[in-house]
Amino acid sequence: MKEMDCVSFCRALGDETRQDILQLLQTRGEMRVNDIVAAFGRSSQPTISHHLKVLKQESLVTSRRAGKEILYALNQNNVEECCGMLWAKFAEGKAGLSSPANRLAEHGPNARS
Amino acid sequence: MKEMDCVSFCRALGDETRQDILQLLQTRGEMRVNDIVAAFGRSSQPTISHHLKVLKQESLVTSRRAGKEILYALNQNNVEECCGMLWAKFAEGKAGLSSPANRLAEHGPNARS
DNA sequence: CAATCACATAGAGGAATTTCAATACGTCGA
DNA sequence: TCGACGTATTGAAATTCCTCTATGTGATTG
Repeated sequence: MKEMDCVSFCRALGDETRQDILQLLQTRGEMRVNDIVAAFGRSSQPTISHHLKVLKQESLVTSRRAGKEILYALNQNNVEECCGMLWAKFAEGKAGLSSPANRLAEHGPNARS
Repeated sequence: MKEMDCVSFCRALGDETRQDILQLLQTRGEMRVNDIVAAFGRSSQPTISHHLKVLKQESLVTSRRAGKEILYALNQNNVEECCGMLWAKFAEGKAGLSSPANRLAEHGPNARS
């Protein structure tokens, strides 16, 4: 399961196409490479394949062979763990002012806008 | 307050020196540029200045003039908001399996290891 | 005002990244 | 086994990024 590194995680997310791939896999579930390519239309198959490789190196996606095809899926657990790592690194500075849970409520994902 | 973009936020964090600067500012609070340079020892002053510019463009740090010096500080609110944005984008996929709050408890910042 | 201090900006070299066309590899069906 | 299909890899061009030295800018001091 690859050692986790905030920097390389962010680097992997620092590309629009890769973020779009992750989001696509999140909403559609397991997908074939060609279907991902088709869903974008803007990038060649080798380009998508390269991005998938980067994402896989960070364990953000998984892949399995199914006959001729290879199916990619979001590695939800690891994605969430990495996001949590980021949060832990940069958002738990002023402990005592508010608990992490409180800060999540204030600025986090389920904050009431 | 700059429009927020997951990709450029991650790109800003996709560099070790920049992550180190943020962490330094988090633990030490407001700092002069030269003190940041000194704290690293490994990077030139213009290099640090460049990274600070990148971080400021993403509103991850603030700066104010104090005489000859310029003081940089972590923009805690925005950092947390961006982390929350990331979480919201990639960690709230399978709604229904567990609530966002539950997933935070399972994999999030304050998860028991 | 001149010198100095603290920092920003300009410019350049080199490394890394993104992307594509071409090609190689692995699998299945005939 | 041969051809076709789906995907990975290679190699190269274009762009972006990181870092440095050199220099510019703004503020203080003498």
